[in-house]
Amino acid sequence: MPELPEAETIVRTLSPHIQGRRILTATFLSRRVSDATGSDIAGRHIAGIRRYGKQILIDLDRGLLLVDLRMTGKLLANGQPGPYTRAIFQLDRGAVLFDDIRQFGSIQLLDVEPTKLGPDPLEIHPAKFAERLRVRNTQVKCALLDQKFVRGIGNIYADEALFLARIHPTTRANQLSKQSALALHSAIVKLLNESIALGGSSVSDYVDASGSKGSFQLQHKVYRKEGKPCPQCGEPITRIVVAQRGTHFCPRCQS
DNA sequence: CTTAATGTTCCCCA
DNA sequence: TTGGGGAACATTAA
Repeated sequence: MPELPEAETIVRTLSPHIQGRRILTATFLSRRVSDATGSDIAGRHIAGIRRYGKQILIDLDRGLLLVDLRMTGKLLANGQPGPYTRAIFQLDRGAVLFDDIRQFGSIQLLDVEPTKLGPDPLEIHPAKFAERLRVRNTQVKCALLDQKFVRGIGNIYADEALFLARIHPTTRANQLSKQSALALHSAIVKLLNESIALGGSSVSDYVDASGSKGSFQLQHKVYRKEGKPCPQCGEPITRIVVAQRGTHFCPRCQS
C-alpha cells in the first residue's frame, strides 16, 4: 500500500474534508472490506484523522475506524464512484470513497486503539533504532519491512534507504556496524521527509485524497530500476528477491 | 501465457 | 521462540 509518506499525504489532504463532519450513511459495496455494517457507523461524528505507520485512523465520537490500504486502497474526497469503489461514506457535507482494485484493503471499526506496532521511524531516537537492529538476527531488509520492528516502511523506502546508506539488503541486521545502523536511520528519516514534502511516490496507482499524484517517484534511485545505471557509480542496478519482494540495489555501492 | 505489483497473514519446517 | 520460505488473497499491466 501506500507507505508512510503516502499515508501521511492522504491524512493531510483528507483532513479538511472530514474533520468535525457527521457520517450520515456508510455503505460497503464489497463483503471483503469490513466486518462492520453501515448502520454500525452511521450517525457518528468524525473527531479527527491521523496516521499510524502506513495505516490511517479516523477517530469518531465513539470508537475509531482503522483504514488499511494495503496495495491499491485509496481514500478519496468527493470523487465519483467507479467500478473499484468498495465503500461510500456520505457526510453532512461531501462524501468519502474507499476505492481498492485488488481488494486487499480493509476498514475496521474498533472501540479501542489498534494493536501496537513498532516505533514510528520519524520519532524513534537514532541510538534506539541502532539498538533494535543490533538484537535482530535477520536480513536488514526483512527488519525494515516488519511493521513490528518499525511502522511505516514498505518496499520502496526500504530499497531507497538501504541504497542511500550503502547497505546490502541481505546484510544481517545484527552484523551492521553502529555507524551503518545510524546511517540507515538517517537515510530513512531523510527520504520519508523528502517524500512527504513531494506528496509521496506514485509508482503504481497511488493518489492522495484529492486524486493528485505525488512526485517523489522521480527521485527514486534504485526501486524498480533494474538494469539502469547506478546514479552513484554507473554499475547496473540488480534485482533480487528478499522476503518475496522485488529488491533493488547497486552491487558495487552496497557491498 | 507469464510475471510482477506501494502488503499482510497463515502455515509448515528447521 | 525465532527465522525462513511459500501460498493465499484479487486484479491489472506489460
